[in-house]
Amino acid sequence: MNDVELILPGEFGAATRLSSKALRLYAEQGLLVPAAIDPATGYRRYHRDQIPRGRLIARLRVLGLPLARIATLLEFSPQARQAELRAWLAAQEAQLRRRRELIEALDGAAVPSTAAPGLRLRPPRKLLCQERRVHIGELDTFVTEAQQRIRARLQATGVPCDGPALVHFHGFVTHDSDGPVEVAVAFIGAVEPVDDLRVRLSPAGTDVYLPVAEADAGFPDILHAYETLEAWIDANRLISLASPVEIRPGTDGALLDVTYPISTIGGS
Amino acid sequence: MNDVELILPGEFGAATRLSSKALRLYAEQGLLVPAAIDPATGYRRYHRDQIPRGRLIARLRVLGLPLARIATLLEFSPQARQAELRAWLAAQEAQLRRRRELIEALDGAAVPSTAAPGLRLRPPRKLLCQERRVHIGELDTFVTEAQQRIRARLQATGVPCDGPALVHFHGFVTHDSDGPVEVAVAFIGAVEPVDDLRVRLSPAGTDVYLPVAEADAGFPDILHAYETLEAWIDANRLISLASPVEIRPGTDGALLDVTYPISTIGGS
DNA sequence: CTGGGCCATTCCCTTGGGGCGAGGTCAAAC
DNA sequence: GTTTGACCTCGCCCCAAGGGAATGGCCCAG
Repeated sequence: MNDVELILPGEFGAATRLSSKALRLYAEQGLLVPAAIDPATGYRRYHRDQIPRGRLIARLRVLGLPLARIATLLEFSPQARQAELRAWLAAQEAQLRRRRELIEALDGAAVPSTAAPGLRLRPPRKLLCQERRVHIGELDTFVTEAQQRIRARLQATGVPCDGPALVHFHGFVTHDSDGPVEVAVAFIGAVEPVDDLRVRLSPAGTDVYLPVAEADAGFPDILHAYETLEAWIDANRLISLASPVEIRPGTDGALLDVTYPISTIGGS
Repeated sequence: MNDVELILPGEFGAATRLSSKALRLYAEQGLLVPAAIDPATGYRRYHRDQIPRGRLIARLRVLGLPLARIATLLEFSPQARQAELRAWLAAQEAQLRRRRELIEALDGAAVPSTAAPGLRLRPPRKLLCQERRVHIGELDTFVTEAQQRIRARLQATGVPCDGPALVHFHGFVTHDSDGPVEVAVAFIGAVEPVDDLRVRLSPAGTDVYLPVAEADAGFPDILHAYETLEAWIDANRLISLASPVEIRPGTDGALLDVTYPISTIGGS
């Protein structure tokens, strides 16, 4: 009576609320392998005992989990699985909070920007830098530690190391996307690169800068500063040449200046 | 100096944080059409004034909005746009709440099911039915109104119409997926179908049923009842032949019975 | 005049299936 | 024995929102 226990995809799908197309996919991915496949006809037959597994997969799919994640979750005990799902849910909630912040910061019309952007010349400099891709959670510690390493290296070389720290955001750093971030300190003299500290030149140019007080420097408030700066650049028909740099400390006692290098030839 | 104002995708992308691939896509979709396209080379040139629009698109994409939605949002005023986004965010939050409920209901081990499932015979009947795809928000009103229409029709035909109402869930009805739902009342005699009310036969068979008290009949608590019933069917090695039916009122004063038609031949 | 940096087009890849068409299987009905 | 209808298979094309690679054109500077 072995055959009695084996059912076709239609019936199995009715019991698990999975389409036969989905079942085929799960079979290919190894998520839910039919108990038997007729070698002559290719008919897939599922064992009745596989129904709970199929049903669980269907529930997890309803949650929006990708199949790869489901595959690992299926190996867990029910308790561990639920714990994982709760953690995943917490991450989803965090993402939603970030989205709310981004929406509120979207058309920052009522932003009392404490200071107006200004233009200033940037001299050519040599920088000692460290670059890494970081998520926003690691950003603060990375900036702090990289700065310490850089200043220590400068000090060890006998070069003054009291200049401001430059944090160069080559890519977007948000909660869900890491970006290459470069921490640098300008110096005068000769320093050999070591380990992951490298030396590069920063050409002369013009920067737009906006001081940001400590109260406005957190995430996502800092986005208002970027928005103000970008709007100002646009309004003055300037071109931002590269990604922004945060300079710590900023002017006039500000915690930092947000700056963009701009082109002075295109705007005239 | 017209050319000075027109920039290539690389520079435009640097200003808006959009890849040139994304820019091409948006141009095709009409979201962000270049100010000029060189007919000889195909080079796309953007006007500097398009940067704010591009930047807005980038921000909305970060939120995860589909391009079609962004296209409509772009037509709105900033205030209306933000209002739309807040509404969208509220919907996201509601979805997350539903997910939390589904996760908590996932391995419902500690469910104090008030009653145990039972088996009963279902006689062959004629049903007057109305079927429609509904989302869960419309479910209650649809069931109420369809029941009223059906009973009114039966009464108009001079046929007793005091039998229980059957709510047949052909597909899953959750917050995010509508499903075909059929409301039916059994009758004896002859009734002509009218409008969207149709007559069909329900064959005899065996049902598994589980009475659900009013306190457990809400969403998502009702899922526990389904889970209990499905687990019981599995444990007894039965086959559920079709989708579940809720019968109102249920047995022993319950608000409703959740029932599944099952096969009596496969399980023996 | 040549190299390097942009730019264009085209094709294939991703996730999780839905939809369609051609054709094979199976069981019951005629 | 045959036909019918339900079910099954496989295979191809489709969705969003691009990423990546290959190939070839454009343009500027040395």
